[in-house]
Amino acid sequence: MLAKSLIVESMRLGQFMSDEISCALHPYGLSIQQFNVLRILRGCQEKPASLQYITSRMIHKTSNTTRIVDRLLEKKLVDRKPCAENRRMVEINITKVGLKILTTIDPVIDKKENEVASRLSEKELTALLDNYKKLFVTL
Amino acid sequence: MLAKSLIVESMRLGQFMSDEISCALHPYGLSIQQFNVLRILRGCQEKPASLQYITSRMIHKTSNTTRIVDRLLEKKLVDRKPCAENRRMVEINITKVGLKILTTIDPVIDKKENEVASRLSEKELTALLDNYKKLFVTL
DNA sequence: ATACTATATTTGTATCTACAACAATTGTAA
DNA sequence: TTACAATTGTTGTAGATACAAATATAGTAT
Repeated sequence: MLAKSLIVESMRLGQFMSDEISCALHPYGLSIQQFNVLRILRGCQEKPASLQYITSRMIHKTSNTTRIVDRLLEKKLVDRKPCAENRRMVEINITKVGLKILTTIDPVIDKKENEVASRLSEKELTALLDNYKKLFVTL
Repeated sequence: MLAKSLIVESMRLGQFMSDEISCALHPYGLSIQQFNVLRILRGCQEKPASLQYITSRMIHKTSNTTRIVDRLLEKKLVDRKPCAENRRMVEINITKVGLKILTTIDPVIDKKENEVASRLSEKELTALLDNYKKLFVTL
């Protein structure tokens, strides 16, 4: 039964990938979630991000973004201030220190990504990502 | 760059699969890790399992098996007793209640597995699992 | 026997996930 | 305006991950 292994093997692979990244981030004192939030913030430097915007981009939709941002604040990698137009919202920005640490980490992650992807041919990689899309369909 | 999406998409898929199972287990009050430990224990009923054996079979190798087993003990789904031959070890067995709850859950998980796998053809599924194996190579 | 090393598990701590409840603000409708 | 619902974040709690240190037992070498 191939069906029986699909879910568990997909989980194993996800965990394996997550471990690869976590390991690469370890020297920089960042968790994978903190790193993701930083990259999301870098991706929208023009306009500040709300917590809800960050959450929508995260892998774990039920993560508690408030507390992940709390830890980035302690490290002074992000800024947080109330939004003037809508006082329910907060505006979060990446700091210069935050950008700098990302710049340092970028090549490490790129290398890891290429290393992992190189285990498949271009064709296999395309087919794999294509199959991912089919599996993702939510009913 | 396809390489760049491989890691993050693999993580997303793993999370998606994990959510599917967690959701199915929710009515039974079991976490996915507790469920995994129960299934590992069912798989070796003939001889009791040590904590280290259970850990070696788990998806998250750094899980704290002691504390997951603690929770299964509270629910009386497993037994734990010191091993007479080697007093460093503990012997863990699934109880009848544990076996019964697994029997109840089995069809739910089977259904979910088939439902997810049905989104791919037999051929695609084989290719996917084959590519997983290639990616898993640890250097 | 003593010391040293390895094995097996437990305990501790910080972070995170998952889920629910709460609080504050905003929007809407009577 | 007042009441009610929706939106946005924060806080609380249980369980789990990740990593390190501590404890206890077993095996080995001198």
